[in-house]
Amino acid sequence: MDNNCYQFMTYNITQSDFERSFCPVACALDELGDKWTLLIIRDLLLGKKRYQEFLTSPEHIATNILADRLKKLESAGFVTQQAYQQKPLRYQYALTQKGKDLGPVLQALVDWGKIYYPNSKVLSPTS
Amino acid sequence: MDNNCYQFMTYNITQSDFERSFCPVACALDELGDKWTLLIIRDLLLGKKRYQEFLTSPEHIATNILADRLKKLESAGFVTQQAYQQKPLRYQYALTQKGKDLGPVLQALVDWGKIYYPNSKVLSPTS
DNA sequence: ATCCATTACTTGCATATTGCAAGTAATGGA
DNA sequence: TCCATTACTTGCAATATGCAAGTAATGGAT
Repeated sequence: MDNNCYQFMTYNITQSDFERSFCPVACALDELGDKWTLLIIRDLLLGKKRYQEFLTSPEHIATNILADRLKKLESAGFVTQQAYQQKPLRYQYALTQKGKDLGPVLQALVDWGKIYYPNSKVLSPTS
Repeated sequence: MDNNCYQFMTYNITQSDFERSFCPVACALDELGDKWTLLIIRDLLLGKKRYQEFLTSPEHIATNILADRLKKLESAGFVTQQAYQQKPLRYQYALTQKGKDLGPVLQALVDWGKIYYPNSKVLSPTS
């Protein structure tokens, strides 16, 4: 990454900067490709912010997986942590622009899912 | 599933018919939520049909994973197998309508990825 | 006829990820 | 003092992944 040749605002990219390939689909799946991450993004898009709120979603994510994913989502720049109280220090989570911009992807998936899982129901902010 | 009460063209659904929840996003991720499945769909949308063609994609999927995913994609109704020769019997794969209809989802993901992985490159049918 | 290549997988095994349950730290309220 | 709440962490068994090698059925070249 830092190979001592100044190129302001850019740098030489190598294959290793991308996990598997330069394809945007592969890049996206390196960060989002599992059973849980996009469900957390869905919840955030629906307005959920706190740990307990994510736990109450109908898929019942395990607490260790939730903690792991929130950490990874933060370090990948999809969410930010913000303290909502001191004593005890407590954080809530919010989507960055990168995270918010997944809205159309989720919407396309929902549009597709409503056709192929006709008995599925789109979640509202309260479910 | 079959509980002896006739309801032509429909049946009583229960939570267990859906892996984790009734949400179309969760239903979709139950079938597509991993690092490889959508890359195979991408390849099929680009026109790839045969085992060796999938193996030459730049992400270098392992052969056992590819065999497993093709099997799962077939049993989930995303692809069909069709013999392209006898002696030895050899199959190629094609997307069903369910699979083809993921095109807009992939496109939304690519549109997003081109913004957030600006050095990524969209694959052409030959790459 | 023998050898090598190709295609489409399967198998074995070490490592990584997941799911489930339980535990922890720091508080607030009855 | 005791119980509840919030946001996690830890332990561990089960499952999935990655890598290398092996297999079966053929075709083509020497």
